[in-house]
Amino acid sequence: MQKEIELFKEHLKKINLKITSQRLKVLEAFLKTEKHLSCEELYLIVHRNAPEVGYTTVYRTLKLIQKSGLGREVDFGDRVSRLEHEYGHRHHDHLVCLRCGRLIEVYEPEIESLQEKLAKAKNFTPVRHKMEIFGYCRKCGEPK
Amino acid sequence: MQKEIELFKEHLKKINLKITSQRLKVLEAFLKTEKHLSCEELYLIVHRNAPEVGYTTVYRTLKLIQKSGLGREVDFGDRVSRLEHEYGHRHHDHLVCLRCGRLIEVYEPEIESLQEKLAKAKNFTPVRHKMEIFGYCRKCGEPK
DNA sequence: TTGAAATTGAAAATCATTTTCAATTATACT
DNA sequence: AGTATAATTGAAAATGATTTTCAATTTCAA
Repeated sequence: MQKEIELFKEHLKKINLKITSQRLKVLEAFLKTEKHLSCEELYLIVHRNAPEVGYTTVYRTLKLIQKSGLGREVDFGDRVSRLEHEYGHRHHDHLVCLRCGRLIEVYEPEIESLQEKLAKAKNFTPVRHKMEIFGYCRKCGEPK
Repeated sequence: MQKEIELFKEHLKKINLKITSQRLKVLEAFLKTEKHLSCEELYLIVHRNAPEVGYTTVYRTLKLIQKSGLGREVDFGDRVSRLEHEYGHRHHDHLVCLRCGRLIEVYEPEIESLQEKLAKAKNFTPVRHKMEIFGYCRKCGEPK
Protein backbone atom coordinates (compact mmCIF):
# COMPACT_ATOMS: atom_id res chain seq x y z
CA MET A 1 0.00 0.00 0.00
CA GLN A 2 2.95 2.30 0.65
CA LYS A 3 3.95 1.87 -2.95
CA GLU A 4 0.57 3.07 -4.15
CA ILE A 5 0.60 6.03 -1.80
CA GLU A 6 4.01 7.02 -3.14
CA LEU A 7 2.79 6.76 -6.71
CA PHE A 8 -0.18 8.93 -5.88
CA LYS A 9 2.00 11.59 -4.30
CA GLU A 10 4.33 11.55 -7.27
CA HIS A 11 1.39 11.96 -9.60
CA LEU A 12 0.14 14.96 -7.67
CA LYS A 13 3.54 16.60 -7.67
CA LYS A 14 3.98 16.00 -11.37
CA ILE A 15 0.87 17.98 -12.16
CA ASN A 16 1.47 20.61 -9.48
CA LEU A 17 -1.29 19.58 -7.17
CA LYS A 18 -0.96 19.54 -3.44
CA ILE A 19 -0.77 16.61 -1.09
CA THR A 20 -3.51 17.12 1.46
CA SER A 21 -4.72 15.04 4.35
CA GLN A 22 -8.16 14.77 2.75
CA ARG A 23 -6.75 13.32 -0.43
CA LEU A 24 -4.65 10.81 1.44
CA LYS A 25 -7.57 9.73 3.57
CA VAL A 26 -9.72 9.05 0.54
CA LEU A 27 -6.89 7.19 -1.16
CA GLU A 28 -6.26 5.03 1.89
CA ALA A 29 -9.90 4.11 2.22
CA PHE A 30 -9.89 3.09 -1.42
CA LEU A 31 -6.70 1.06 -1.11
CA LYS A 32 -7.98 -0.80 1.93
CA THR A 33 -10.86 -2.43 0.12
CA GLU A 34 -10.91 -4.76 -2.84
CA LYS A 35 -14.57 -3.98 -3.44
CA HIS A 36 -15.95 -1.85 -6.21
CA LEU A 37 -17.02 1.16 -4.21
CA SER A 38 -19.23 3.98 -5.36
CA CYS A 39 -18.35 7.55 -4.45
CA GLU A 40 -21.04 7.56 -1.84
CA GLU A 41 -19.87 4.33 -0.22
CA LEU A 42 -16.34 5.64 -0.08
CA TYR A 43 -17.55 8.93 1.34
CA LEU A 44 -19.38 7.14 4.13
CA ILE A 45 -16.30 5.12 5.04
CA VAL A 46 -14.01 8.13 5.05
CA HIS A 47 -16.51 10.33 6.78
CA ARG A 48 -16.93 7.89 9.66
CA ASN A 49 -13.35 8.47 10.78
CA ALA A 50 -12.85 11.92 9.37
CA PRO A 51 -16.06 13.94 9.41
CA GLU A 52 -14.18 16.95 8.10
CA VAL A 53 -13.83 15.38 4.67
CA GLY A 54 -16.65 16.50 2.43
CA TYR A 55 -18.61 14.73 -0.25
CA THR A 56 -17.25 16.91 -3.01
CA THR A 57 -13.68 16.24 -2.04
CA VAL A 58 -14.27 12.51 -2.29
CA TYR A 59 -15.62 12.95 -5.79
CA ARG A 60 -12.70 15.07 -6.76
CA THR A 61 -10.18 12.70 -5.27
CA LEU A 62 -11.68 9.75 -7.10
CA LYS A 63 -10.95 11.51 -10.35
CA LEU A 64 -7.36 11.98 -9.23
CA ILE A 65 -7.02 8.33 -8.31
CA GLN A 66 -8.17 7.46 -11.80
CA LYS A 67 -5.75 9.84 -13.43
CA SER A 68 -2.89 8.57 -11.32
CA GLY A 69 -3.45 5.10 -12.73
CA LEU A 70 -4.35 3.55 -9.39
CA GLY A 71 -8.06 3.17 -10.03
CA ARG A 72 -10.38 2.50 -12.91
CA GLU A 73 -13.98 3.61 -13.19
CA VAL A 74 -16.57 0.91 -13.72
CA ASP A 75 -20.29 1.25 -14.30
CA PHE A 76 -22.55 -1.76 -14.35
CA GLY A 77 -25.44 -0.05 -15.98
CA ASP A 78 -26.98 1.49 -12.89
CA ARG A 79 -25.55 4.88 -13.68
CA VAL A 80 -23.40 4.85 -10.57
CA SER A 81 -19.65 5.14 -10.96
CA ARG A 82 -17.61 2.67 -9.00
CA LEU A 83 -13.88 2.55 -8.60
CA GLU A 84 -11.81 -0.60 -8.87
CA HIS A 85 -8.12 -1.19 -8.34
CA GLU A 86 -5.99 -0.82 -11.41
CA TYR A 87 -2.46 -0.88 -10.09
CA GLY A 88 -1.14 -4.41 -9.94
CA HIS A 89 -4.37 -5.77 -11.40
CA ARG A 90 -4.36 -6.87 -15.01
CA HIS A 91 -7.38 -6.05 -17.07
CA HIS A 92 -10.31 -8.32 -16.40
CA ASP A 93 -13.96 -8.60 -17.22
CA HIS A 94 -16.96 -8.86 -14.93
CA LEU A 95 -19.79 -11.24 -14.27
CA VAL A 96 -22.58 -9.30 -12.59
CA CYS A 97 -25.36 -11.12 -10.76
CA LEU A 98 -28.72 -9.62 -11.60
CA ARG A 99 -30.25 -10.78 -8.33
CA CYS A 100 -27.72 -10.26 -5.54
CA GLY A 101 -25.38 -7.87 -7.30
CA ARG A 102 -22.38 -10.11 -6.72
CA LEU A 103 -19.39 -9.36 -8.87
CA ILE A 104 -17.01 -11.94 -10.22
CA GLU A 105 -13.83 -10.91 -11.98
CA VAL A 106 -12.65 -13.06 -14.84
CA TYR A 107 -9.70 -13.01 -17.13
CA GLU A 108 -9.55 -14.65 -20.53
CA PRO A 109 -6.56 -13.83 -22.69
CA GLU A 110 -8.14 -15.35 -25.77
CA ILE A 111 -10.98 -12.87 -25.62
CA GLU A 112 -8.48 -10.05 -25.29
CA SER A 113 -6.65 -11.11 -28.41
CA LEU A 114 -9.85 -11.61 -30.37
CA GLN A 115 -10.81 -8.08 -29.43
CA GLU A 116 -7.53 -6.79 -30.82
CA LYS A 117 -8.18 -8.67 -34.02
CA LEU A 118 -11.70 -7.31 -34.33
CA ALA A 119 -10.55 -3.76 -33.87
CA LYS A 120 -7.75 -4.13 -36.37
CA ALA A 121 -10.18 -5.49 -38.95
CA LYS A 122 -12.07 -2.20 -38.74
CA ASN A 123 -8.97 -0.03 -38.77
CA PHE A 124 -9.79 0.91 -35.24
CA THR A 125 -7.11 1.76 -32.67
CA PRO A 126 -8.30 0.31 -29.36
CA VAL A 127 -7.51 2.14 -26.15
CA ARG A 128 -9.56 0.30 -23.58
CA HIS A 129 -12.53 -1.97 -23.45
CA LYS A 130 -15.13 -3.27 -21.11
CA MET A 131 -16.96 -6.52 -21.09
CA GLU A 132 -19.67 -7.49 -18.69
CA ILE A 133 -21.80 -10.58 -18.54
CA PHE A 134 -25.06 -10.18 -16.65
CA GLY A 135 -26.83 -13.22 -15.30
CA TYR A 136 -27.27 -15.28 -12.16
CA CYS A 137 -24.48 -16.42 -9.89
CA ARG A 138 -24.22 -19.90 -8.43
CA LYS A 139 -26.08 -18.94 -5.30
CA CYS A 140 -28.88 -17.17 -7.09
CA GLY A 141 -29.37 -19.96 -9.59
CA GLU A 142 -31.59 -19.96 -12.59
CA PRO A 143 -33.53 -16.89 -13.65
CA LYS A 144 -37.08 -16.49 -12.36
CA MET B 1 -41.70 -2.46 -40.09
CA GLN B 2 -45.31 -3.65 -40.03
CA LYS B 3 -44.14 -6.84 -38.37
CA GLU B 4 -42.50 -4.89 -35.57
CA ILE B 5 -45.55 -2.72 -35.08
CA GLU B 6 -47.70 -5.83 -34.79
CA LEU B 7 -45.33 -7.33 -32.25
CA PHE B 8 -45.46 -4.14 -30.23
CA LYS B 9 -49.25 -4.09 -30.24
CA GLU B 10 -49.36 -7.72 -29.21
CA HIS B 11 -46.98 -7.02 -26.37
CA LEU B 12 -49.14 -4.17 -25.11
CA LYS B 13 -52.27 -6.29 -25.24
CA LYS B 14 -50.59 -9.14 -23.44
CA ILE B 15 -49.82 -6.94 -20.44
CA ASN B 16 -53.12 -5.05 -20.61
CA LEU B 17 -51.75 -1.78 -21.81
CA LYS B 18 -53.45 0.40 -24.33
CA ILE B 19 -52.49 1.15 -27.89
CA THR B 20 -52.27 4.91 -28.19
CA SER B 21 -51.28 7.19 -31.03
CA GLN B 22 -48.42 8.58 -28.96
CA ARG B 23 -46.92 5.17 -28.37
CA LEU B 24 -47.17 4.30 -32.04
CA LYS B 25 -45.54 7.56 -33.08
CA VAL B 26 -42.57 6.99 -30.81
CA LEU B 27 -42.26 3.41 -32.00
CA GLU B 28 -42.34 4.42 -35.64
CA ALA B 29 -39.71 7.08 -35.16
CA PHE B 30 -37.51 4.47 -33.52
CA LEU B 31 -38.09 1.91 -36.24
CA LYS B 32 -37.27 4.37 -38.98
CA THR B 33 -33.70 4.92 -37.88
CA GLU B 34 -30.84 2.52 -37.52
CA LYS B 35 -29.00 4.93 -35.29
CA HIS B 36 -28.56 4.63 -31.57
CA LEU B 37 -30.84 7.40 -30.43
CA SER B 38 -31.06 8.90 -27.00
CA CYS B 39 -34.45 9.65 -25.49
CA GLU B 40 -33.93 13.31 -26.18
CA GLU B 41 -33.01 12.78 -29.82
CA LEU B 42 -36.06 10.61 -30.32
CA TYR B 43 -38.23 13.15 -28.58
CA LEU B 44 -37.02 15.89 -30.92
CA ILE B 45 -37.80 13.78 -33.97
CA VAL B 46 -41.26 12.81 -32.77
CA HIS B 47 -42.03 16.25 -31.49
CA ARG B 48 -41.23 17.86 -34.85
CA ASN B 49 -44.18 16.11 -36.49
CA ALA B 50 -46.34 15.63 -33.45
CA PRO B 51 -45.91 18.44 -30.93
CA GLU B 52 -48.60 16.93 -28.77
CA VAL B 53 -46.31 14.08 -27.72
CA GLY B 54 -44.53 14.93 -24.50
CA TYR B 55 -41.06 14.23 -23.27
CA THR B 56 -42.25 11.95 -20.53
CA THR B 57 -44.26 9.84 -22.89
CA VAL B 58 -41.20 9.24 -25.03
CA TYR B 59 -39.29 8.05 -22.01
CA ARG B 60 -42.11 5.78 -20.99
CA THR B 61 -42.51 4.39 -24.47
CA LEU B 62 -38.82 3.61 -24.74
CA LYS B 63 -39.18 1.36 -21.72
CA LEU B 64 -42.05 -0.40 -23.41
CA ILE B 65 -40.06 -0.88 -26.61
CA GLN B 66 -37.35 -2.52 -24.55
CA LYS B 67 -39.77 -4.79 -22.76
CA SER B 68 -41.42 -5.79 -26.01
CA GLY B 69 -38.09 -7.08 -27.25
CA LEU B 70 -37.84 -4.61 -30.13
CA GLY B 71 -35.14 -2.42 -28.62
CA ARG B 72 -32.15 -2.76 -26.40
CA GLU B 73 -30.72 -0.10 -24.14
CA VAL B 74 -27.08 0.80 -24.66
CA ASP B 75 -24.93 3.19 -22.69
CA PHE B 76 -21.46 4.06 -23.85
CA GLY B 77 -20.31 5.47 -20.59
CA ASP B 78 -21.74 8.95 -20.96
CA ARG B 79 -24.67 8.16 -18.72
CA VAL B 80 -27.14 8.69 -21.54
CA SER B 81 -29.39 5.79 -22.47
CA ARG B 82 -29.62 5.04 -26.14
CA LEU B 83 -31.89 2.57 -27.85
CA GLU B 84 -30.77 0.19 -30.55
CA HIS B 85 -32.75 -2.27 -32.62
CA GLU B 86 -33.00 -5.72 -31.17
CA TYR B 87 -35.57 -7.44 -33.36
CA GLY B 88 -33.94 -9.09 -36.35
CA HIS B 89 -30.50 -8.00 -35.18
CA ARG B 90 -28.24 -10.63 -33.67
CA HIS B 91 -26.25 -9.63 -30.68
CA HIS B 92 -23.20 -7.58 -31.53
CA ASP B 93 -20.54 -5.57 -29.80
CA HIS B 94 -19.51 -1.97 -30.27
CA LEU B 95 -16.43 -0.04 -31.20
CA VAL B 96 -16.82 3.50 -29.91
CA CYS B 97 -14.62 6.30 -31.21
CA LEU B 98 -13.40 8.47 -28.38
CA ARG B 99 -12.95 11.48 -30.61
CA CYS B 100 -15.88 11.65 -33.02
CA GLY B 101 -18.28 9.32 -31.25
CA ARG B 102 -18.66 7.08 -34.27
CA LEU B 103 -20.12 3.69 -33.56
CA ILE B 104 -19.15 0.52 -35.34
CA GLU B 105 -21.04 -2.69 -34.75
CA VAL B 106 -19.08 -5.90 -34.81
CA TYR B 107 -19.95 -9.54 -34.46
CA GLU B 108 -17.51 -12.25 -33.45
CA PRO B 109 -19.00 -15.68 -32.70
CA GLU B 110 -15.79 -16.91 -31.13
CA ILE B 111 -15.97 -14.24 -28.47
CA GLU B 112 -19.55 -15.17 -27.79
CA SER B 113 -18.65 -18.81 -27.21
CA LEU B 114 -15.68 -17.93 -25.04
CA GLN B 115 -18.00 -15.85 -22.92
CA GLU B 116 -20.29 -18.82 -22.48
CA LYS B 117 -17.34 -20.92 -21.43
CA LEU B 118 -16.15 -18.29 -18.96
CA ALA B 119 -19.53 -18.03 -17.33
CA LYS B 120 -19.92 -21.77 -17.08
CA ALA B 121 -16.54 -22.07 -15.39
CA LYS B 122 -17.86 -19.85 -12.60
CA ASN B 123 -21.23 -21.59 -12.36
CA PHE B 124 -22.78 -18.45 -13.66
CA THR B 125 -25.93 -18.45 -15.77
CA PRO B 126 -25.49 -15.72 -18.36
CA VAL B 127 -28.50 -13.74 -19.52
CA ARG B 128 -26.97 -10.96 -21.56
CA HIS B 129 -23.68 -9.25 -21.98
CA LYS B 130 -22.14 -6.13 -23.32
CA MET B 131 -18.77 -5.55 -24.80
CA GLU B 132 -17.43 -2.24 -25.92
CA ILE B 133 -14.05 -1.30 -27.27
CA PHE B 134 -13.17 2.37 -26.94
CA GLY B 135 -10.51 3.86 -29.16
CA TYR B 136 -10.02 5.82 -32.35
CA CYS B 137 -11.70 5.08 -35.64
CA ARG B 138 -9.95 5.10 -38.98
CA LYS B 139 -10.77 8.73 -39.61
CA CYS B 140 -9.71 9.94 -36.20
CA GLY B 141 -6.45 8.00 -36.35
CA GLU B 142 -4.00 7.54 -33.56
CA PRO B 143 -4.63 8.97 -30.13
CA LYS B 144 -3.25 12.47 -29.52
C1' DT C 1 -72.47 3.80 -24.92
C1' DT C 2 -70.39 3.57 -20.76
C1' DG C 3 -67.39 3.26 -16.98
C1' DA C 4 -63.28 1.50 -14.98
C1' DA C 5 -58.68 1.45 -15.66
C1' DA C 6 -54.85 3.15 -18.21
C1' DT C 7 -52.58 7.23 -20.27
C1' DT C 8 -51.15 11.72 -20.89
C1' DG C 9 -48.14 15.96 -20.31
C1' DA C 10 -46.49 19.61 -17.41
C1' DA C 11 -44.28 20.41 -13.52
C1' DA C 12 -41.97 18.86 -9.56
C1' DA C 13 -38.97 15.47 -7.58
C1' DT C 14 -34.95 12.58 -7.62
C1' DC C 15 -30.30 11.18 -7.88
C1' DA C 16 -25.54 11.22 -9.22
C1' DT C 17 -22.36 14.37 -10.37
C1' DT C 18 -20.30 19.05 -11.17
C1' DT C 19 -19.69 23.86 -10.41
C1' DT C 20 -19.33 28.04 -7.68
C1' DC C 21 -17.17 30.77 -4.37
C1' DA C 22 -15.36 32.64 -0.20
C1' DA C 23 -12.44 30.96 3.32
C1' DT C 24 -8.50 27.98 4.30
C1' DT C 25 -4.12 25.59 3.48
C1' DA C 26 0.16 23.66 1.19
C1' DT C 27 4.43 24.73 -0.55
C1' DA C 28 8.14 27.32 -2.91
C1' DC C 29 10.83 31.10 -1.92
C1' DT C 30 12.71 34.40 1.06
C1' DA D 1 10.25 30.55 10.35
C1' DG D 2 7.54 33.94 7.49
C1' DT D 3 5.13 35.02 3.52
C1' DA D 4 3.12 35.17 -0.98
C1' DT D 5 0.39 32.75 -4.06
C1' DA D 6 -1.77 29.33 -6.17
C1' DA D 7 -4.33 25.24 -5.04
C1' DT D 8 -7.87 23.23 -2.03
C1' DT D 9 -11.77 22.84 0.66
C1' DG D 10 -16.79 22.15 1.82
C1' DA D 11 -21.41 23.83 1.64
C1' DA D 12 -24.69 25.07 -1.25
C1' DA D 13 -26.39 25.74 -5.74
C1' DA D 14 -26.49 24.09 -10.40
C1' DT D 15 -26.78 20.58 -13.79
C1' DG D 16 -28.66 16.97 -16.60
C1' DA D 17 -30.87 12.65 -17.26
C1' DT D 18 -34.55 10.24 -15.66
C1' DT D 19 -38.73 9.37 -12.75
C1' DT D 20 -42.76 10.55 -10.23
C1' DT D 21 -47.00 13.05 -9.32
C1' DC D 22 -51.52 14.23 -10.37
C1' DA D 23 -55.57 16.03 -12.47
C1' DA D 24 -57.56 15.81 -16.93
C1' DT D 25 -58.18 12.85 -20.94
C1' DT D 26 -58.55 8.63 -23.58
C1' DT D 27 -58.88 3.64 -24.55
C1' DC D 28 -61.51 -0.43 -24.91
C1' DA D 29 -64.11 -4.46 -22.96
C1' DA D 30 -68.66 -5.41 -21.86
